[in-house]
Amino acid sequence: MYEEGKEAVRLREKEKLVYKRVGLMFSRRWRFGWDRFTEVDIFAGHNDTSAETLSQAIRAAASEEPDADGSVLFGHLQGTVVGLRYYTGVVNQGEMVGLVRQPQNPYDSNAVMVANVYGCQVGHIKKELAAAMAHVMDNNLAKVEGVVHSGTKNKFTMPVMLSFWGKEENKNAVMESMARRGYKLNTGGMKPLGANQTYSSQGARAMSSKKGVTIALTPEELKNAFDNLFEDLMESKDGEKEAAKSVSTPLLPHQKQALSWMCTRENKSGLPPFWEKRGELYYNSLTCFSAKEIPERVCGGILADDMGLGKTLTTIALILTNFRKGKPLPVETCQEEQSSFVKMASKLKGSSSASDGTGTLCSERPQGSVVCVETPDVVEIKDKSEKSTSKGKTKATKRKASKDAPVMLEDLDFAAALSGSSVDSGLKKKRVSKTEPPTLRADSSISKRGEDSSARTTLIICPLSVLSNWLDQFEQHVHANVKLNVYLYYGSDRNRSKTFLSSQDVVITTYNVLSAEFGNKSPLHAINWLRVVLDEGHVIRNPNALMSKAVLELTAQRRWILSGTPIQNSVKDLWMLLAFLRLKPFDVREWWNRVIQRPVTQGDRAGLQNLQTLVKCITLRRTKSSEVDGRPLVSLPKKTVCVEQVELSQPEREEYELARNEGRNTIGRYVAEGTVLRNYADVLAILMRLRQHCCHPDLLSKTSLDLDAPATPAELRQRLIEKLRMVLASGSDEECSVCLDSVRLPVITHCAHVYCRPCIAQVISTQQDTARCPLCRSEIKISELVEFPQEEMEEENRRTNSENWRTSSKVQALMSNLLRLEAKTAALSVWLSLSSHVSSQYWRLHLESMDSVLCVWMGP
DNA sequence: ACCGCCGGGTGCC
DNA sequence: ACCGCCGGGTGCC
Repeated sequence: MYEEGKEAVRLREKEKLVYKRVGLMFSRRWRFGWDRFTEVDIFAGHNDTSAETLSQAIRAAASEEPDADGSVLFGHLQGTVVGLRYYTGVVNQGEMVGLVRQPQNPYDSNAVMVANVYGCQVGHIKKELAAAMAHVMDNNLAKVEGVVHSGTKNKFTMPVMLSFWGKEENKNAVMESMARRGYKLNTGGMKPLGANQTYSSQGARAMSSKKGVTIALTPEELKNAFDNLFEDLMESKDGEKEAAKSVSTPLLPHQKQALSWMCTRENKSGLPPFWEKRGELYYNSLTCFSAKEIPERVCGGILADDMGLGKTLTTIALILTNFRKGKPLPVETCQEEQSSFVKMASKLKGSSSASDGTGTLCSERPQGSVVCVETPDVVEIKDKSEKSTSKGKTKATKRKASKDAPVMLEDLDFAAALSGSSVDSGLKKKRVSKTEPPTLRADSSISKRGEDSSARTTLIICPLSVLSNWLDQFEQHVHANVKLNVYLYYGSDRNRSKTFLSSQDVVITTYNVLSAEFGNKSPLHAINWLRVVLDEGHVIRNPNALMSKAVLELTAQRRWILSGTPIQNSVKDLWMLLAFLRLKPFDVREWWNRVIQRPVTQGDRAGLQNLQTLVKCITLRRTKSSEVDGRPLVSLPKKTVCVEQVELSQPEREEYELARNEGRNTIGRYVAEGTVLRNYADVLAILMRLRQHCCHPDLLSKTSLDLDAPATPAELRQRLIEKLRMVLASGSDEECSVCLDSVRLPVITHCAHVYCRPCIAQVISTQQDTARCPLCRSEIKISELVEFPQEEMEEENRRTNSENWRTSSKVQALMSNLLRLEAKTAALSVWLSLSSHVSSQYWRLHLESMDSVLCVWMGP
């Protein structure tokens, strides 16, 4: 690669030096990606790996920086990039460059590195200027961005137009600091030379950012634009695709469309948004970056359909239909040992607590909401239906296999509940194997394990609350005689073997498990997944959360985000999604901020247009009111509302009257004081309590409603305990906002937010002296966390034990109606069996037809 | 870099 | 000459 001779040796020595310095820098400052930064990479010159590592490092650095929101432009400065000859990074006319401080540079601790969009180093800022910039950058007074307008072909140095952005209050400090070192920022209206016409040009935007060339959107328009960002995508995406035969549920037309779209997104080789081919090069029209290699395309996207449209089913269909090269997952070519539906799954929290957690449920009658049965050996549950719709060959193989395995017939109701179907669906045969399943399939490409072509597994990550739903849906929508290896990666005895996991068809886990594994020899991060699916993907919108980092570090060929609400608050939420999808170059925060977020928040039309284009390319969204070819997407049966008057029983009536008098007195007091309006929230609370009384008296505690401010610490404590009890009992808010799992060891903060004790303790210890509540930013202390008192806990348990459980008139009326309906409609029975899995601790019924939302704590 | 800078060689014209 | 001048070596931070 290099010529022989003195010059070559000298260059090589220099490069080694550079490598050592860069290495030093990375090893000290950045944790991620270091392992891939090897000597080989840097000597490979244009090698992708070094660039990617740099890119990751820049990304890591950028993510530590505060958001670009609210930044104002301080001014411009013409600077010089030097040392071009030592680096491989090249830039185009008008291209954006990144400026990264290198405090560890042994030659100059003020060094400022210049890198292009892909993170390839272009050069350094000349040292005198770097010294001035270092002060500003290190003290976070300003963020400096650069655009190269000319001299891109230069051998040694090139000019760069720098712009300084930061908080208004830092402006003077920055101007003075730069002036002290002899640099005067240009705040005038002179348009820099060579500025691009698009918004992407730093110079052009800088000039027009306040009020100038572009007509900014009004806040109102901006808000509408956000609201419509996803709504405008509903134009029909062409084509329908039939699901593979292994999918037992027929897809609705809109689901076939979604499947078709998803397959296309996974298989097509087109260029990502804003990339175009220019001669031999690929060119990004927003950043002006170009590359020889075809830009890595995004295999995947965001499925943002409204809830209820079948995102889960469509995803299951995708897994079975689009394996490699557009072919279905090879499930029908059975070999002996792997016939039948193999499923390793066990132990959601509820089941383990209900049955003391051992994995040997097969020998006893299952209790609680056990989703699946695990045995140390092998169990078979009989097929739903003896009449096989699949080929005889499959059936025969399957039979043969089942001879070898111990067979166990399970409780009929239980089996039916598992499948989500009604009782009369018959016996189920299930085969669960604890041994490593054979890895070789009929598909020959699997032989080269470790290469891309060997990836076979889809990893599904979801919140705990929908975990069981995925298992149910797999069982429900996949033909019973199809062998599909679905492994639930959850619970303390989960199989962490890489070989085992990567031989599955599907691995399901939770965000919580994923973060827990992250940085801890995580097998999930060591596997090259065929596909990673983030269910309820909007939960990863905070890029600082460990969970988000864990998700970003997964290796996969295809990536999907399922979410009914992809944007929760602002454009900011989108970044995490794009970063997960690896939509270059926006997966690096800086480019996202520069090209999309800041322009959009400043009301720039072109920026918004770019954002819309971006989102449109990767998202499919339909709502229930969407239409396909003039027909509604889904046709639901008409809703019928039946009002049934239910008489309270005598004891219920007495309790109700008690509460009513109490409430009336309180409100009467407010009226007398003339403070009703000021206390209207309390009035509503009283009314709510009365409605709860009507549903079930146990929804309320025996303690009376005391609306005055707590006078003593003891009173505050009692109040908090009461609130904690309400939260736990209501079932509406049992998730811990830190881990997103069901709350374990619940504690309540003085600001009345409920978390798992370990979770919030962790938060407090990392924030040290001034810890703040993740939900409301109030100051919190370990010593002020309030637990549910043990005796009350026992009291609660006693109250909800089956012997002590009391019903209520309304619950009785509801139950009799439900049972009556269940006999009539299969759909309802499905719903019932699903909701029994919704939560391990509480059975929640949300029925609009009742006076208010009725939350019944029924216990296990 | 068709520069600037450094430092060694050199020294009337 | 403790200078000037010349020309080769050299060159990011």
